[in-house]
Amino acid sequence: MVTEKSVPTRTVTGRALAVLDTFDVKHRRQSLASISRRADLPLTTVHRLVHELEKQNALVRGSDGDYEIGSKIWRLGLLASVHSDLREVALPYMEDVYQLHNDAVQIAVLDGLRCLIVERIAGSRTLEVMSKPGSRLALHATGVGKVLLAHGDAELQKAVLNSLDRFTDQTITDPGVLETQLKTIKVQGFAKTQEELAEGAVSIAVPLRGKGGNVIAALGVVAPSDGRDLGKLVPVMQVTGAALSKKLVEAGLGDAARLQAST
Amino acid sequence: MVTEKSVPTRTVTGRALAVLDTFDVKHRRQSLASISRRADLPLTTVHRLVHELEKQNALVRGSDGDYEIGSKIWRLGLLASVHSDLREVALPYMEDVYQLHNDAVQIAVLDGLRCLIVERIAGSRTLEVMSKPGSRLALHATGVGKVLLAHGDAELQKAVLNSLDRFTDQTITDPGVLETQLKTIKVQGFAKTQEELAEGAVSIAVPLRGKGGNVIAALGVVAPSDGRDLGKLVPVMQVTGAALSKKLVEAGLGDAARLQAST
DNA sequence: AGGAGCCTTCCGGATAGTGGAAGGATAATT
DNA sequence: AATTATCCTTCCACTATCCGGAAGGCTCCT
Repeated sequence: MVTEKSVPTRTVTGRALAVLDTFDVKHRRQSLASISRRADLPLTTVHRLVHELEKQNALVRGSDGDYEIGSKIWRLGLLASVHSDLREVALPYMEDVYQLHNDAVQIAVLDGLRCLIVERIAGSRTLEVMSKPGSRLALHATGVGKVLLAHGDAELQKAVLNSLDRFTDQTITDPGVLETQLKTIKVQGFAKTQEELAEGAVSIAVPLRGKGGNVIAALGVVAPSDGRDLGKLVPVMQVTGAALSKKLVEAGLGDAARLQAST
Repeated sequence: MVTEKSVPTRTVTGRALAVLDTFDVKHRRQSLASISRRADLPLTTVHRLVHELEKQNALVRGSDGDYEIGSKIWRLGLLASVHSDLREVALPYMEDVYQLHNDAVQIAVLDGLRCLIVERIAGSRTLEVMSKPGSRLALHATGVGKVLLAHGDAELQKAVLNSLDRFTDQTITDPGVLETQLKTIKVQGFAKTQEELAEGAVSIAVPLRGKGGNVIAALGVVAPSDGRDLGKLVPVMQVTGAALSKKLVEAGLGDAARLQAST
């Protein structure tokens, strides 16, 4: 099933995860009351859950009373495939691309109706702060997102095409336009965006394939739109993408299921 | 309370975390049955929990049926203080130390009765594979561990002193000897080990202090015991440690509670 | 002093979790 | 081909565990 909002879970585990889910990059530390509001759960319930989580070190409480993600979650996170397989294999290749023009390089996987930035390399003069590792960006307005979407299944495409948020005046919000673009992307083997997520940023992205040729991730560059023709980078990106894909298969990382998130 | 083994939790949240806790670097992917055995929970119970966790993307199931930590946990983990504060601030300093002699450099925090390796830099010719980020090593046999222990509270010291595992024939297993060593460490401001965790490895470590001078982490070098005198590094380490400590306070990371794990 | 936030503890009620038993699906033995 | 050994899944009646309103105690405002 492809749903964005998680239905108000009736299970304890679900509630506990809902509590954790209230934490994001804009809410790294929160008060009990804040968690309660954001998770839409009664204060008392959150109180109980949070304490349990704290006892197990899934959350930590700072001396000011605010809560934060704890070391247990961090430790566990390092074991995820996105981190220890994909990230580690891909980093050297990303470095190579970065060396070319010092453009920001990023790698992303599908995560529900978003694309999840797994890693990125960026110089000091980098424009967008949006794409940190762990960020989840819109599929239809990013290069890596379009690649993933183009190779996604019909159900996913349908879900995304029906809710095309606008970010800039270049953002594609017409389902028809996007759909034909996706077809082209699939045939040509790369995607590009032109200031569709943020003013002044353009990007190129190519697919990364796992076992059996399934697209499991996407590799992209993001550069300032200063007139330079990013199109020249397409061949490089495609070669790099292919080489990296090969390496990923060798590393036994052909399994899209481990990287993606179909919730 | 300072306990190592978690009591067989009676709460659902506890059980769910117990399931997650069966994953470690040696068990990154597991079958349902394996989880059940390692968590010491009935298969049926695990089955239910695991499915719930999978639905929320805390776990992923590969096409071979094995489970693995999912992207949600990874994403949340990046928000932890150990990662986004400590690690990020410390890395440049660690680089500096590494440049000196290409010795492995590591940074660690207290985690229960162990020290948790937060980050390390290591060259290709590095000896020990034991200390990856996320590893938890013994407090009494590592440089960083001794520093943390020396500055730990009485309760912690007592608990550790009562169970000194042996790793090599140099490992200190006599509580009395260790105790006096800890006092010295606290006074002199650095710790060293000589093949106490692994043959052929020596180390030096210094404390990192947060707000109010509390020791919140430790910075260490590990080198092969090839006759070179690591002692010469002590002043450098102390200066680096002090500079980094200052930076940590500036970065608003004075709060030991957020980094440590007092379970 | 009063108000508005927070966080915490308490407790009876019932919901959601429990785990044994049984069935099915492979894969490795004989 | 039959047997044994794994593993995974579904079912269901019981009750342990979670639920969340209410009440009280903080602290920081105005």
